[in-house]
Amino acid sequence: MPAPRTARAVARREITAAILEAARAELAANGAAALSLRAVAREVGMVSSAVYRYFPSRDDLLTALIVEAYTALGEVAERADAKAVKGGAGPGQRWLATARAFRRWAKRHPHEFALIYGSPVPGYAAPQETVQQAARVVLVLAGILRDAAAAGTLGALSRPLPRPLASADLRATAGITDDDDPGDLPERSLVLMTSLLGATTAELFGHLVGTLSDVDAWFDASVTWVAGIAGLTV
Amino acid sequence: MPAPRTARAVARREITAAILEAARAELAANGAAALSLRAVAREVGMVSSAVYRYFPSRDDLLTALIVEAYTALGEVAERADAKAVKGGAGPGQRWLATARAFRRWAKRHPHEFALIYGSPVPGYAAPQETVQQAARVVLVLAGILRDAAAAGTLGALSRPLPRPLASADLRATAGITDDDDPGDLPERSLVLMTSLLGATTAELFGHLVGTLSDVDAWFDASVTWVAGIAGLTV
DNA sequence: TGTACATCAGTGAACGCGCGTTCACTGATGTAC
DNA sequence: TGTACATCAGTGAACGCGCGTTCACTGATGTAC
Repeated sequence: MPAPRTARAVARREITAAILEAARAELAANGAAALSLRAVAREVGMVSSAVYRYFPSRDDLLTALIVEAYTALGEVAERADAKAVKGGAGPGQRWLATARAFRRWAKRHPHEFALIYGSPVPGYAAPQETVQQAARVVLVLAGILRDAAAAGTLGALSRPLPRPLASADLRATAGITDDDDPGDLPERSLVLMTSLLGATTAELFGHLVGTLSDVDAWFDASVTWVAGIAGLTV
Repeated sequence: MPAPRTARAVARREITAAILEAARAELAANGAAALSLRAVAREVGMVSSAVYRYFPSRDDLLTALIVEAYTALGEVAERADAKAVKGGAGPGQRWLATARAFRRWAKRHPHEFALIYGSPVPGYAAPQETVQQAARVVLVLAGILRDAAAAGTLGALSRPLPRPLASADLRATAGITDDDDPGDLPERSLVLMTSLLGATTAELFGHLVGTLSDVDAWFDASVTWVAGIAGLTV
């Protein structure tokens, strides 16, 4: 993003940011369903039609928020893993740290989480733009498994895969080569990802209400158990 | 439900059923967000205000659909498990059969699935009425684990729980007694449940698009791996 | 069996609301000469 | 440095839409005597 020179460009950047911030606030307060262009415009203090100078439609505004949410969560996961690595943690501890950070972010941003991992918004098709950011969390998990494999500490599966199931696309994106792959790293990454998603979704969407006396401890236990199926030792 | 005697009572039953069916169709076609009393009334062929003779508000109609969805899914899970039992399947196979049935139902009823396991509807609080039906699936899973424990085939956990985390409520509902419980059956049941939920959610909400060449096979592998962490052998 | 009254189902109009989006406009900012 | 024109941001009014819910009403069904 080149530094804006003219007054107009400066204003455009600032107002775009103000609109996004208002939208973020609206989303955090009332959820995606209640997010309307008019409400955002009201909060920014401009007339609703003026927003169209910045976002061509409500869907584009929504897309921007989705990308923001994926980006924020991706960064959180990457930072948590990097910090664990810096602290000398092994793959199992890295997975635990990443999973905890994922959950923490989700609990702090429930509406953002629901926006990206909840029910698809009807009539809304995620543009390619979001896919790249959406992949970041699972790439962190794949990286952990890759490192474990490279270090030779990755356990065998209770039952091996009959054949590779991941698309070439995923293997390439995850940077998995024949060298460090026992043949099922992408599949293991996805199991970690979906288990993490399931535990977090269940908690946030209210499916654990009344079932557990200590959700924190259960989450940790769950993540630890799940580590085992991917061959990680916590 | 006593047999209706008067013409009025007969009509009331039939029309209530017709409204629910129209609502179900509307939900299946366009999702919960698009489900409006007026649309339902239109489909049934009556004026919108007439629906108020049957459901006091839109939320009550929504609640009825939620209960229906939980009930349908609960029945599907129970039937799948019962059928596996009848076929002489052990706990591991019963879990696999139940998980597959869960996924199949979800894929056939994506909007119903999203209604109960997707983003919470803002401003809507699930009444007690739904809770009982909602518990059925996890109770099936708990039952499988209970039988495995009773048969002595339940494996030990890679890492035991530090202390029980389930509420007394859950233990009681799941019919788990000190006899057949190694001390962590409810917690294991919830891990099965959330993993299953995560895999299904990820697939249905589009988070696996482009990552797998064969989602069916991956789901089976995932479920099989997850079985191991709960101590089941598939 | 017949009559008088009470209950209920469905109608049609209306209320007030908020939404996304368009459009002609005014005035400020930027640019080319 | 100054002028003439082009670009852009924001305004305010309007369009058409669908929503949940209320209300007074008509006519049919049910019930008590």
